[in-house]
Amino acid sequence: MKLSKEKLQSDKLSCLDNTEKAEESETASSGGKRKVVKESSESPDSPEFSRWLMKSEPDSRFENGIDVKFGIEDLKALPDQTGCWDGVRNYQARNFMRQMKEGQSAFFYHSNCKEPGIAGIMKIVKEAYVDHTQFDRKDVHYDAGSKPDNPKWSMVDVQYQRMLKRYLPLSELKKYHLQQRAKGGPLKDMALFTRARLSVQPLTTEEFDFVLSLEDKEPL
DNA sequence: GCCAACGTTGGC
DNA sequence: GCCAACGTTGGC
Repeated sequence: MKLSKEKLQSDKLSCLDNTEKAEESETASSGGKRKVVKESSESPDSPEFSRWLMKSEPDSRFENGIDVKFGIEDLKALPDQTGCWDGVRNYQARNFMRQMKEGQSAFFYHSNCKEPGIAGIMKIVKEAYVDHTQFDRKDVHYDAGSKPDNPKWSMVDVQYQRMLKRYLPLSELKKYHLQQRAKGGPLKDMALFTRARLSVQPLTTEEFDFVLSLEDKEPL
């Protein structure tokens, strides 16, 4: 996953988005089937999430000669501390992004680094629209199978809010998760552990608030 | 529509 | 660098 600065300008052009297209969604994870369904994201009674966790890599890593590094400091450094979350190429992650509403909060999670964990908080400032990198042959996340008249991939814009008072390592969150999986507690079903490889995940408000409360506690 | 092979993610 | 977990692909 990566965000990038160059993308911001083109955002303005894409205001006449594809609200219609964003309404259709391929089925989440059903093994390659690409069914196109008329939307209501999932099942009509699927829980509505309002908090999120989004993963990105803070360290340099080269994919096809391109550095995919994008940590919270990189987001903070962008104009208006705002960037687009492009490059998501997983249907479940994409569908969660399509459920995001302006103003909602998301944790910025640092993955694939020395100490993975939650670094800070950001806010959704623009709801899902076409991820233009899917059409860019030069881009790491170019998708030859996606056509401009029926784009497959979406992204949202996010704005930096703040760092957590202290970095919350995955290892610590995991201790709480294991503890609470046994005895009960807000993190017992946290997607970070039950859906380990998903790069955009929903959190219940209970999960979100509990994680947030940890920044005022001593490391476990 | 099943499922084995394959590829990727990402913690360790 | 290894490899487990798991999503995706494609043959049947």
